[in-house]
Amino acid sequence: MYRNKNISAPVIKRLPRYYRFLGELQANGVKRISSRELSDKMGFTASQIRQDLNCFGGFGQQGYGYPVENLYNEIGNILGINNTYNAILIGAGNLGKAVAMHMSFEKRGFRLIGIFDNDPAKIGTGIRDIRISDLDDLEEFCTNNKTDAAVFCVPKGAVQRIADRLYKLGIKNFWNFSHYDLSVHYDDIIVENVHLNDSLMILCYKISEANSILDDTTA
Amino acid sequence: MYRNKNISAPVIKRLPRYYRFLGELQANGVKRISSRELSDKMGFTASQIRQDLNCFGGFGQQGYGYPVENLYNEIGNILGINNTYNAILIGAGNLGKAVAMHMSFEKRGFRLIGIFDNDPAKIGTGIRDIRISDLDDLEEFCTNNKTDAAVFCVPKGAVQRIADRLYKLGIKNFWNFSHYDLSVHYDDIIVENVHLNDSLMILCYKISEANSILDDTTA
DNA sequence: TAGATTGTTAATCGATTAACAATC
DNA sequence: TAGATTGTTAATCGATTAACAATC
Repeated sequence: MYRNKNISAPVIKRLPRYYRFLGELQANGVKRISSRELSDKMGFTASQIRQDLNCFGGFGQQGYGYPVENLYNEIGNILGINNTYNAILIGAGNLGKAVAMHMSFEKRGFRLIGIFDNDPAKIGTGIRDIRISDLDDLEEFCTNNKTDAAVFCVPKGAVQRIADRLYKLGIKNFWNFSHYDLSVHYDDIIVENVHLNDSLMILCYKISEANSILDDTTA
Repeated sequence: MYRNKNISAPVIKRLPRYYRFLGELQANGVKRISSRELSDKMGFTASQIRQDLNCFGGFGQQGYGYPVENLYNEIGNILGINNTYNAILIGAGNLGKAVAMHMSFEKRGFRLIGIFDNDPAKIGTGIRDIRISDLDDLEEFCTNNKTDAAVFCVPKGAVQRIADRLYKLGIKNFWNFSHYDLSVHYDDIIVENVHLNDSLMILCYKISEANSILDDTTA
């Protein structure tokens, strides 16, 4: 119903933020909120909030505002968090472990059903209640277990070969923590990247920029 | 020299990607590259690449292209990765541990000089060669050790109080992995957010959207 | 020189903001 | 009803793309 228009990327990126703030409001017992109030809390303009929400239909009511619970649930539906996409994690190193332990996949439309590594010391051990399997068993596992998405927590050099294997298995949705640019190599896949190195460098830039502005002032 | 113009956020976000690709080219012994070739590799338009690079001055040469090594180094300088900003990590849970173990802070303009947690079982143990300190000793540590930035790997509820303490200590640069919106609460701070939950939800949206388009086709 | 490719201006495209009529 | 606030159109702003003169 609300998917008929093509929603632009900037709007989509803001949706989780709306979801987060509305969830908080609901937890605090707030029943309704105006775009103006939400603007104050979130730092988006009221106009943008109204535009954004209207991409998906008229959730609000003139003179009243938006019903918090309803809007919260609707945005959850739009994001698709009521799905249960089966995901596997590739790489049980520090980062992979942290992702497996730390993320509530179930609250975000996913279920983690398998973890793979090629380190014999890790294979057979478990994270949470999930056994770490041999990467060699990837094909067998994915054939026997419907697998919708893969999470990449392996070094850059290992990605391409594994991605090829997954692609052959028909798995084309990726949450990519590696620094390998999947989308450059396949064009009918869905990728969401988490480039931690890039993020840290951007912080470095921002700090350096702020300092250099200060330097200019004193010069 | 190259900081006199105000560089727009979209350009800054692309810089680490340029840096990554140019580093690879250099590693492969490539000496020069045209915006056209870079466009093919990176997926940006050649026009955009020329515009971006020109924000910082004329690195290229007509009829020749861009010298890879020089451009790589220059973008590194622009990003500020030759700095050594002292960073502390707040929170030594799964995510904090992974960030401490996994990230090459030194290659990105930072040095990790301290880790803090309030869990007695963790205090005194170490990650890499860094001792985990009691969160209570934060003020003492930061007074004795110049601290430029803090990495937040603690649950949402714990952030505000710690952020206040850091702010009082004059620490206003944050790499924020928590779901607490720092920038809403302080306006003279620098924050780079890594919202993993948001990222996972966006992947969920993309998958759901792709599926619903398929559904529409069959309907 | 001729060919190639940048630097840079102009044109287009898209996203954000402003304004206001519709309406609860 | 009057006040408030949405839904939505129009205006502005900014980013991307196209084009081409400058120049190596």
